[in-house]
Amino acid sequence: MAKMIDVARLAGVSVATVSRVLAGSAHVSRETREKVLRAMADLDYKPNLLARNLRKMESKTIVVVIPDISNPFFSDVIRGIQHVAKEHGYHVLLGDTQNDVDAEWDFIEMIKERAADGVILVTARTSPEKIMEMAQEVPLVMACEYIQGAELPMVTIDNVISAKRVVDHLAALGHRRIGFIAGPLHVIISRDRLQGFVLGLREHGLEQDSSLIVEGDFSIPSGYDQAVRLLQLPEPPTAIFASNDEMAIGAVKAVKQMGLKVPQDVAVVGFDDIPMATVIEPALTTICQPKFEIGKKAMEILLQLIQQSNRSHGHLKLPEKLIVRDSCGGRLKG
Amino acid sequence: MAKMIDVARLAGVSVATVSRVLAGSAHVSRETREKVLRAMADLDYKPNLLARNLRKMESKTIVVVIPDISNPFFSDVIRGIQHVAKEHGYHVLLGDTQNDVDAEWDFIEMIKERAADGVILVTARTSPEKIMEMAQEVPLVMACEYIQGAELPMVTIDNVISAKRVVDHLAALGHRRIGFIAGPLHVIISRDRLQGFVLGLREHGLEQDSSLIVEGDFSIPSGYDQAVRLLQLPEPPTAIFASNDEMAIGAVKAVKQMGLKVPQDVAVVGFDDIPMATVIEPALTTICQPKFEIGKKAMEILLQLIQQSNRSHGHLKLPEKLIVRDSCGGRLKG
DNA sequence: CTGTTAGCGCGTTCAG
DNA sequence: CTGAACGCGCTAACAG
Repeated sequence: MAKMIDVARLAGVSVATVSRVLAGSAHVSRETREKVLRAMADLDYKPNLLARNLRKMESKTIVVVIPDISNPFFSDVIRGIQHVAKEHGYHVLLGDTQNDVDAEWDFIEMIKERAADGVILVTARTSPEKIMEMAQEVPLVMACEYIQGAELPMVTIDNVISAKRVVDHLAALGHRRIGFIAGPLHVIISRDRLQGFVLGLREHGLEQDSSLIVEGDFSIPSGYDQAVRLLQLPEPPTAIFASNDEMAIGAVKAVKQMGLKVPQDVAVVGFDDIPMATVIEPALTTICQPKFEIGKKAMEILLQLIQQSNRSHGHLKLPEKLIVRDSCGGRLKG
Repeated sequence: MAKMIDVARLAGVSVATVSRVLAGSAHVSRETREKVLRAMADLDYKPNLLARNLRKMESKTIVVVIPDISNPFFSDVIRGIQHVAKEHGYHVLLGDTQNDVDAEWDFIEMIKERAADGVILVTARTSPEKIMEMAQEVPLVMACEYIQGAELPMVTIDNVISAKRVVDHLAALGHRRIGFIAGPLHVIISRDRLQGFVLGLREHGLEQDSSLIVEGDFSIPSGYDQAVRLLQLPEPPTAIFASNDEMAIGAVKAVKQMGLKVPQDVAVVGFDDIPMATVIEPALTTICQPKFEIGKKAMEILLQLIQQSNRSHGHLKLPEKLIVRDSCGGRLKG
């Protein structure tokens, strides 16, 4: 493996000059540059990034911490991150925590070991205090998840408004008794979606029956189980709003299993718009998060943080979209 | 950020000693070690991996090259890789090519720049010759995909046998006219599956009608389109075997759309066993690749390659499983 | 425009 | 068991 000094010798110049053409510096004559370029080609020279990184004290790598790589929701976010990372010569290290809090922290600490220049958190099981403290010291951006009132850069949608929009839609279709399957309520975005739901009920003058609000864990089975609970109520809802698509899919299964039809007997709405939402029958009406955009934006902000171009960053909320498909049908009769 | 010399000074020892306790060397008195450990804790010392990597001329990072991170098939493979990578202190860099051949090559070249110690190829659009040549020079393992007759480590299932098993199953259910939706035939595993299909037909004395074999591109829409072609045949098949689950899902949609029922009128079988296979109705009968195991095994072999413990590695074939669900029903009547 | 030189922080000889 | 000193390959001052 040829190194810089080999190139320098072959080209009859100093290592500094080789380094300069590598960096694309203007202070090299065309003639010299070509000599060097030829020598590099002859020797099939590739710069040793290990050495460069040490010298520049950067890794040109960022780590994106996600709770579970199997979850299709995250792939688009990662793609967005990757898109701008690549443009700027950064590599993306995968920080799949498998829902392990300690692993999450390990990845964040990689920055202190200089194994990464920055981190994007797409999960945040670690204590908010620790994260906020860490954010003071290293370039850190949160995406999809956020911390209430924190002073660090966060890119999400407005989960309250989004959930409220679903209720608007359902109310417009004539639904007056709507069941809600919340996500785990220790997660802030779950609470936000619940809040948006309640807000919507209130605004449309719909009844607020606490037995219509149940809590799942974002999994298909939990959606199924909680939907069954709702449907077995003495006065079951005519629509079920699940806090994510997986639970909505479980809910659809439950409805069908009980001999009812979606959307004729029970409308179902999800949240997130994962690929499966279009595969299930009927195709799911849901809220589409701009996942790719969130990733892009998060990475752009991280880049600014790394380059110390310290613009003040706070909570950035990107617009979501309500995707109307078949799972809540037309206007309710009667 | 404290460095080694700071720890050394505080502990009243030399940097060499600090380095030794860091490496867990036995040649340090318990007393000294404790002094050093305490100093490290006091200073919140974290070794600078950039420096260590340069010194040891390794990055402790491997890159896994995948064609598209959005494809759910790959997440389990990655999880398997990650599982053993983590055990051995390696980081996993995501090499998402977005189906771009040049990007594939860029990631492989990272090894020459010492930005990665090895590479696992879960895609191989680049020319086989280039890959084989590269494999001579750097630690490289292929997973899921492979190169015919190559001398490099490859971990896959036996696609021929697997496809044949599907035909066995279908034949046992009484199907005699089976349609086959191949993957893109420039990909070797697509050809293998086709070969297994033909093999199965022959073994069971089923008719080989070339109009029953069509080619898709592994996408849902292509599965839909090709299934329509099959079903519009003068003598349509009673079963459709798609070369992956996405195409099978498309096929199921096509069958339903034409007013037919799965599996009563047309049985459908997929390949891969992605999560969606259980969500669609009816749940898909399919071949389950041991994705996690493939990833694990590939990473284990890569580790051996990196550590130069050069055992001879060739094509390793892991056992697949036929998962019988609802999409091909019971024995065909008549 | 080009060359010389000094580290980046660590691991690893070699002495003692 | 411990310390001194060198160098991994490169970039960035500084000098010319």
